[in-house]
Parts: sequence; C-alpha cells; structure tokens
Amino acid sequence: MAEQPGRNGTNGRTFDFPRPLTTVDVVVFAVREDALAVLLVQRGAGEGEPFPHAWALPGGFVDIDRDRDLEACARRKLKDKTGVASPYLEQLGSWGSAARDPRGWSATHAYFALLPALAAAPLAADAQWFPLVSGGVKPKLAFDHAEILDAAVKRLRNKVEYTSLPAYLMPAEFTLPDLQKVYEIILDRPLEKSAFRTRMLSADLIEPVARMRRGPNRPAQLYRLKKARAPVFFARTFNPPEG
Amino acid sequence: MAEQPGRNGTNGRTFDFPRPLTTVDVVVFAVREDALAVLLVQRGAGEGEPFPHAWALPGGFVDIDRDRDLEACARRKLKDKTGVASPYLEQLGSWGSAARDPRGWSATHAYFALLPALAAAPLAADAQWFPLVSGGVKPKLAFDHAEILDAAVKRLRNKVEYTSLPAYLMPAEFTLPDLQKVYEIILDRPLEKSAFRTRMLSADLIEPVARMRRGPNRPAQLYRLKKARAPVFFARTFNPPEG
DNA sequence: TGAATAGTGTCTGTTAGACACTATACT
DNA sequence: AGTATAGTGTCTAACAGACACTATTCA
Repeated sequence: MAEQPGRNGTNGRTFDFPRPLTTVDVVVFAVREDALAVLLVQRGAGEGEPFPHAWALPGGFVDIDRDRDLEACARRKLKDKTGVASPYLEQLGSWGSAARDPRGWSATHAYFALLPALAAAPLAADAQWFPLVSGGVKPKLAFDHAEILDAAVKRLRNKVEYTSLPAYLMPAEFTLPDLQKVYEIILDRPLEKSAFRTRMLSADLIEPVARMRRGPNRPAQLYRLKKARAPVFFARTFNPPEG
Repeated sequence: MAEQPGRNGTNGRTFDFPRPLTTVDVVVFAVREDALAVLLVQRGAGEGEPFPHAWALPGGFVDIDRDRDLEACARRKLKDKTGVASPYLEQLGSWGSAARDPRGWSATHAYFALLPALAAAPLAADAQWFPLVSGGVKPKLAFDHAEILDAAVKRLRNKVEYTSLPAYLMPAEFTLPDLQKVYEIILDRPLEKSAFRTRMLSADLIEPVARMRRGPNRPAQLYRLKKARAPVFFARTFNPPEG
C-alpha cells in the first residue's frame, strides 16, 4: 500500500501525495404518488461553487473530525436533509476520476437508502423529491450524479427481483396488495398476485397485526415487518428471464 | 456537495477541507492446487511505514497524475504485481474511517479480480499466493485487509451460486468437469453433474473446440469461453437454501 | 344486488435434485 | 476384461405463471 515513491523529494517512503477530494453522496429513494422518487438538493451559487443552482444528490465532503467512518458520514448527510434515519442504507460503489469535479481529482463514496413513504415530511429547504421517469430524473444533475443515480436505480430494480427490499419503502403497517403495488412500481410490470402472496408469506418477513384496512370493498389484512428484519433473499427471480 | 462550512476561517464556501488519504486495494483470486488462493504483498519496513513486514492486499495510493480514474488505478496495481491484466475486475466496496490507517483518516476503494490459474506466472518479488483456509488466510493482514478479504470471499461465494464467474478462473480451454470442479472448490460442496451441465450448456457461455482432453479414461470435450462474454446470471441459485 | 378488491385453489411448465445408466478411453 | 471418468436419461419435487374461482365489504 505504500511501495510507491514519494513525490516531495523526500526519502521515497513518504505518504505525502497530493490527495484527491473525498466525498460521500446518498441516493435516497421513496415511493410517492405511485412512483419511485429520489431526493435531490439544489446547489448553492457561492464563489468557486461548481454547478451553481444545479440539482445534485445529497452529499458532501467527508469531515474527518465529525465522521468516524464513511457510513456515519452518509447517515449524517441523510439526517441533515430528511430529518430522519433510514431503515435501509447500503453502499452502492465509488466513483473517482480526474474529470468528475472541476475542483480537481475527486472520489465519492455513494450509498443508497430507502425511506418509507410517510417519512418524507421535514425536508431541508434546499431538498426536494423528484419522480423517476423512465429510469432518470428531469433536471440535469451536477457532477456525474446522473450516472450514480442510474447505477442506483439499476441496482434497486435488480435486487427487487429476488429480495424483500421494498419492505423498507412501506409504512409501519401495510397490506399485501400495498406491498405488491410497490414491487410493481419499481419493476414497472405487473406481478402475479398468487405467486407474490405465497412468496411473501412464506418468507418469515412480515406478521399480521390485529387490524384490517377497510375500504369500499373486501377489507385487507394489515401486516408489519418483523422486528429488525434483515432483507430476505429469495432463491429465484420473479419472472425467470427469457423463458 | 459543498454546502458544508469551510474549515479555514474563509468565507464558508471553500472546499479546502483536510483530505483523507485515498487508496485502492485489489483482492486477486485464482484457483491453485485445488484451492481458492489470494494474492498478497509483503509490506516494506521503511521509516514511517505502518505494519512493517506484514502481508497486505496489493494496492496503494491513488496517483492523481497517472491514474485517470479508480478503475485504472486498480488495473495498474494489478499489472504491477502480476504482470497480467485480469479478465474480470469488479468493484467490491469502499472502507474509510479514522482508525484503519495509523497515518490518519483514510479511505480505500477495494476491487476484486479473477485470474486464470496459469496466468499466475510472473509475480512481483514481494508478492505471493496464499490458499484460503476456511474463508481466511494464514498470516495476519495489515490494516483492515482481513475484513476486506472476508467481504470479497463472501461476495465471490454468493455470486458463484447464480453466475458464471468461475469461467474467468479457467484457462483458455477447459472441460465441463474442470469447470464444475472450480465451482465446487469455491462453494465447498459437491454439485450435481447433470444439473450443472444442463445449466452451463444452455447458457450461451461456452463453445466446444475441436479437441478432447485425453486421459486414462473416456476423453472429455474441451470448451472455451465465447468471445468477450459478460458474466451470465442464472435465474436460480444452485441449491435453493433451506428447502 | 352489484361493484370492487382480497384472498384461494387448480392446472401446467420448467428446472433442479437424485441417481441410474450408457459411452469411451487407457491399462 | 476391468477401471475410471464423461456424458445422458428418467423420475420426482418444488415452485412460478396463468387464471378461474370464492369471500367480504360498501354503496
């Protein structure tokens, strides 16, 4: 890790390299108004600010005094913008290059988070939800954030095929048709009700509560996530690809 | 990304934060002598070098003049230590904290690479292959590299259940029993020959060459990877967990 | 009673798992 | 001929896909 020569005319063992900028960005997803939505932040326009007024993923520099590690930094950024903690936070990957930030060589550690729909209340003033239309978002994003968002959406879509991740997008109590709806919104295709129910009910993921959702039709059983439930991985995807 | 206050008593918009150290580490896998093996590098003992003489993952500081981006940096480290390019390189994740490097707050971008067995020829002088025994490696590793290695092994094992990744560990020509053996080595359990063959042959992954492997028994058809074949994802895992 | 949605049951197709069976080389 | 490994076929279990059918509420 340190066999490279130094760069300051010292003894060849120094670690005093020019250091890339280090940031953390978070892709925060929620389902709002029957669409998958992502949280964006509008950038300021101060002196030296790249991409003034552009929309960007919430994030920013690692603060080596406040942030014990990268994940703590991601949780801090998330909390700053939404006021809440996420029930699901996963590392997405890192993007680093000479070109992605006009201020110099920079590397960002990207995370993705899932928020229950209702938790979308106390947003920061500069933050806003944007629905995803055909995999992207309307405004042109700062830096390489469009690429990061694209990777996050792909990862989410892919994982939804064989995991219980959408459960983290649900409110505290929800019905099976509610959950199926969220799966369908993310995958953008209908699923078979019967197979869906069988899969979810046999997964030791949710438990019924003593209430029903009532409406102008047959009431539906309400469920909640089992306590501290880690995501479930199913052995098959939903629609085996290319029959 | 830059709405944080500055830290130098300037106008609150500077980006002149103290910067973490930025490194890249690569977990290089190969199958050697019927075992999964990982490439390690012995650290030097110069002044100020942390973990002198300890074994570590190949890697080191990002060189902002030579490395266009993180992946290029990983490829460079790999080439330096093995003399070859890897047919498969995937980002594994990043690890960053105040504690992982005694020289200060540091973040590493970890990659994992798969090498064909025979390509393990021209190693750097300080590099060596170590077989994995029960998921780990014998020597105590520098930094948090044991944790990174553990994550890489878990990721590999998991992906082998439903992808064609082991194909990248094979020499140019191989038989189906050869390939099955590599799957079994990584998964550490036997697989059904019939199901294995059906899966591989229906995957549009390999093609027969006009030769057979001869031995003291029935000859076996030799195959090669189809050109520029991306990894194949199967719709099911091998042994559906917990029937 | 009808509309609407919740929830179940039945049939079929695909494929993994188990394992027996055949094939083809060398000694 | 015997041994060893390559490769195929057959049967079964599990489960997703399709879709019909029943259940329960409100208007």
